[in-house]
Amino acid sequence: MASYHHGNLRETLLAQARKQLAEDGIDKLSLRALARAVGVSQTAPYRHFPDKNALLIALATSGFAELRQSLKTRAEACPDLDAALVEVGLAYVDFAKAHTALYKLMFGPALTQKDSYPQLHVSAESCLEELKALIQLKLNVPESDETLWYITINAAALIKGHTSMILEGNDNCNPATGEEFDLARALRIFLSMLP
Amino acid sequence: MASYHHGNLRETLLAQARKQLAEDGIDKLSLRALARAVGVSQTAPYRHFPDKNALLIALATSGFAELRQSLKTRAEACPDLDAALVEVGLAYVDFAKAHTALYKLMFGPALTQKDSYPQLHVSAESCLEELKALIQLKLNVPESDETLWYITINAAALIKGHTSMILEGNDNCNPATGEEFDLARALRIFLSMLP
DNA sequence: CGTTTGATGTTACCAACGTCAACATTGTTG
DNA sequence: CAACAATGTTGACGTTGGTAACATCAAACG
Repeated sequence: MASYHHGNLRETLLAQARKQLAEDGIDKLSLRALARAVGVSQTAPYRHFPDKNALLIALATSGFAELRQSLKTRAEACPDLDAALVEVGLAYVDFAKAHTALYKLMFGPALTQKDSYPQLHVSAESCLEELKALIQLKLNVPESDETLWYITINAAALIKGHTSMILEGNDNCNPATGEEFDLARALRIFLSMLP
Repeated sequence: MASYHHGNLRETLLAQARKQLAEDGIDKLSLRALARAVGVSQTAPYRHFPDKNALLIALATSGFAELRQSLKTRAEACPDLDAALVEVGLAYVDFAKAHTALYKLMFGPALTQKDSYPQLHVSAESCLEELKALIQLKLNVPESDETLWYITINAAALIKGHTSMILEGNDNCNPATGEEFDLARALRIFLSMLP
């Protein structure tokens, strides 16, 4: 007994989008396919999102929130600061591997006019803040310290770079053992250099 | 006096594609628009590329060749090894900033079935080889050395990570001075840690 | 309790795109 | 010169993002 009004189409669409994103990649993620899967007319999504990009933005924003939450909880489960810092890097990579399509959406060029969505920027930045907070504790400096941001950026770059190479399948494996290279090891060396 | 046959449509298409990619971004890069700009029918490109993806692959492949060439020449102009290694990082970032859309095409999800184009993989890998060769000279180890590849991967990750953050406009600027963070500085520190 | 109104969903439609099949034109080669 | 392969054109199909006009419902208000 389908009622004319869906009830919470917006959330349903986002959930289905996540599903299709994970299953079939971003190419197959069309508003029409989404509407079809949810059992609603082709143009119904436009009552909840001004255009496709807005839907993707919402998806990415929630992705950043999830990422931040994952970084936070995994860092908090660590016995000490150094372990937490390493763990943040591993959690980041794990997120990218577990939700590859979403990760690429979050950082890739599928989103346009990001500047028009300040909430997206805030969500993204909050992930960096998570890392920055840990490094601040490690360095024991005020938040305005000049090198704090610099070190944060470099740590983030190292993590993001490794993530990129892993996702690109860029032979980031030990040619001898075939194992994926140890980001944890690199991060520990990075930490050992901090004052 | 337009002759029926274009002559070298393939090259013209690629050149025009580069142009439109730089000017209007990848969204506006359609086969039809390309054909229109070149003054040829909509389906003419299919005589030279089996599908759009193949055109993009060719574009990306030439992009990797250019990138490699740039890394090489700029490194060779350096007085010593350390300077060359830093320069490679800067050249990489410069390429990404100068040809942003192309760079995103090369590494982004616009390309599909990369595995079906071994030439693309070779081109991409040759860029890494450029970096690896320098690091090998620096370390003075045989090419099969276990840590050589590890260090190369980490250097590449650092460079790629910085590039990502720059392209994302990720506040990778000194909050005090407003200047972009110094990748060169990070690379010099990286180098100072090598044995 | 009936009406009005705003939110939500539907139908019909448009332009653009990637792609294919069938056909036209050309340069080359036997 | 004739046959052929390469190249370019025409026309069409199905899909997509998006708009406009209309339909339906629920809640606010008299």
